[in-house]
Amino acid sequence: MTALDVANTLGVSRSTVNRAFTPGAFVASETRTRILEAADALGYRPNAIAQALISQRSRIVGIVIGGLTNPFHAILLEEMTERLQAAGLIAITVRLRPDQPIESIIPTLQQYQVGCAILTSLSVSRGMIAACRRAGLKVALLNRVEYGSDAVSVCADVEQGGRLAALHLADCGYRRIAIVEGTAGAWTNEARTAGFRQGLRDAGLSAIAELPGDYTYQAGLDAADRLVAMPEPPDAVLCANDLTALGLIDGMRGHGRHVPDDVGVIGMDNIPMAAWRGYDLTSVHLPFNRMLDRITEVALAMVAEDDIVPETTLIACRLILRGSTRQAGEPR
Amino acid sequence: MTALDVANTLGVSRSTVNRAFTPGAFVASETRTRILEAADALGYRPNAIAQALISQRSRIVGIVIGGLTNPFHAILLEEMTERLQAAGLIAITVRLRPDQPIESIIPTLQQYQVGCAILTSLSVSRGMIAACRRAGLKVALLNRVEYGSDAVSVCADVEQGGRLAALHLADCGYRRIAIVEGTAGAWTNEARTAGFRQGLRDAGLSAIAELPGDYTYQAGLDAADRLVAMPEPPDAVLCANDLTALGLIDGMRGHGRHVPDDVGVIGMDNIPMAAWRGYDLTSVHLPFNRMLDRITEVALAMVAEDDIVPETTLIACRLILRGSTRQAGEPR
DNA sequence: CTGAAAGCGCTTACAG
DNA sequence: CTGAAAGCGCTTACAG
Repeated sequence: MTALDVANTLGVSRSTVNRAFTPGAFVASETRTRILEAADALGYRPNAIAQALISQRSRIVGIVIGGLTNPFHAILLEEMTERLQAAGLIAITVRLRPDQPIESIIPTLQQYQVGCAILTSLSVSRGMIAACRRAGLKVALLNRVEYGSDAVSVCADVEQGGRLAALHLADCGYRRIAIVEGTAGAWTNEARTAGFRQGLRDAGLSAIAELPGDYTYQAGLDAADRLVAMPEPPDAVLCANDLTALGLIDGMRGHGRHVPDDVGVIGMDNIPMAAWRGYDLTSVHLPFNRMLDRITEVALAMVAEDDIVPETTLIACRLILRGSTRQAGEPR
Repeated sequence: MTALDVANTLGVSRSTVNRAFTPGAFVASETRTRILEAADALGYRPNAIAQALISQRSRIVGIVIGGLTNPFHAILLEEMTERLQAAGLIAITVRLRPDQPIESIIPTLQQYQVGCAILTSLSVSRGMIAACRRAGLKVALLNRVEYGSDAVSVCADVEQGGRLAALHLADCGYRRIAIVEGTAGAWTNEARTAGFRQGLRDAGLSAIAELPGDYTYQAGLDAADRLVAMPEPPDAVLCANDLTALGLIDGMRGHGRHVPDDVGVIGMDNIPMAAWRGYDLTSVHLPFNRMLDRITEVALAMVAEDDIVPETTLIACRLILRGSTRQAGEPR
């Protein structure tokens, strides 16, 4: 079923059929209605593949996925897919494993002529943007900033969120505060921990320990072991994300520590599990909807225009108070 | 950068360039090497969009996503994307919300000429396959069977898995066993609960209660409230999936019940959270890798051939023993 | 083994 | 407002 079939059925030219499907094209509105109705009856839909080929403008957006084990990324992907779809774009997904070089997926992205590639935080390492640019791919970063690479970037302001978290612990009366980091080298981790440190400084404190991690549940479990082994263990812990915070809680409980009395815990991302009754984790909520609005605008602009002004959008986070921290203002 | 550019650079015809990229085509192997090298140097990649248009064979597979809040689906999607990619296919994702009719996404699938649409268990309701067929879409079902619809289907044998779970509870000495169901009307739920019932029957038992649910954590929490309110509460519970089992555990603990002594709990899907220390949930592991192998084969066949033999593949599950159930053979 | 020609289903000028 | 023509970058016969 092609435009020509519809044209023949109605005795008009295929040009006219095409115009009926092109918003703003000059067609008699009566003709348009007739065509649209006939097309609908015949089950005709313009072939997006042919449109992409001839117009040299792809409405295909490549989403580089990775780390969907983290519910935060999974939910973000699901919502993003829907937003892009609503904006008339289509998402192709390409998986990039943690240690896989981006060069290995660039050919795929090129072959499908993606109008824009969206890289999400995990498994995006420095230099990837340069590699994409060399390959002629336009890229947008979601939840990641690459300094000095004049890329378009949409992020939650996790540094501000981190500050919020640290200040809250201080408000609750916690004084011996430790930090468990996320994946070393990742922008989000640097921003999150920088926020933690700044917040502690603002409160006249500093971290009594900073442990490495990788954003996993296991990292939290391991951190708990190390923290309780300290001569003077912390009375609160700032975790780079929720998954790690949940592991830390389980680890602390395994050592007989009570949350939030013996130790307060804050995570980041506000994944559904943070609200689970067994954890009730105080967390930093990332501005999901705003991020999605913006990344959709960005994708739309990228597929439509060739010259994109590099721009970084940082959207504020907010703290979600739950039971893994004492009430603010409570005496120690 | 097109095949013609490469051809001109080397002084051959574009036909020859094309042959170099077509496995099994007749080209002097020396010519082929020369072309491939030049193409590489020039950064040429065959345009998949043009290939799809001319060959009338799309290598695009539409994955209908939904319910990525459930880690099981998120991880499955991530792995599936990679497998399809390795098989030379590409995945476009289209979101279908729980109560959205499939008709609303069929046009998108058609416009991108998907060679095959993969529908996953959640948000797939009866009649969807017929709707796809009317629209000329070839569909494969993942983790779902639609009786009487001669569709191709790849599933974990969750009925067998359910039986395993029920038999295990009996082996552990539990006698008053309840069932918490998943989403009513979904094939997976019917199969899972049918397996539970069969297993109980095989052990000479029957469920003392069957509560409705929807595969969420909240459903488990709610079920716990109702179960402890029974005059004689169950000593074990079979949950249609892990998310619900985890909610049930938290709910039971909230009521002061100890797992597994006061109440044994088994889930299904074996999501990462099941192994978390705070839960340590005995669960039924679905055969991830086998399912992915098979669905990839199916997708490959569907994009290549027009006549597909309807076939259902059921792959056995296995039980993962953890701490939410007593040891088998223990006295009551 | 290599090349020239037709054509996939559209969009984009260009005529009328 | 409508139609005819060219062409996107390929694949698929068909010649040589």
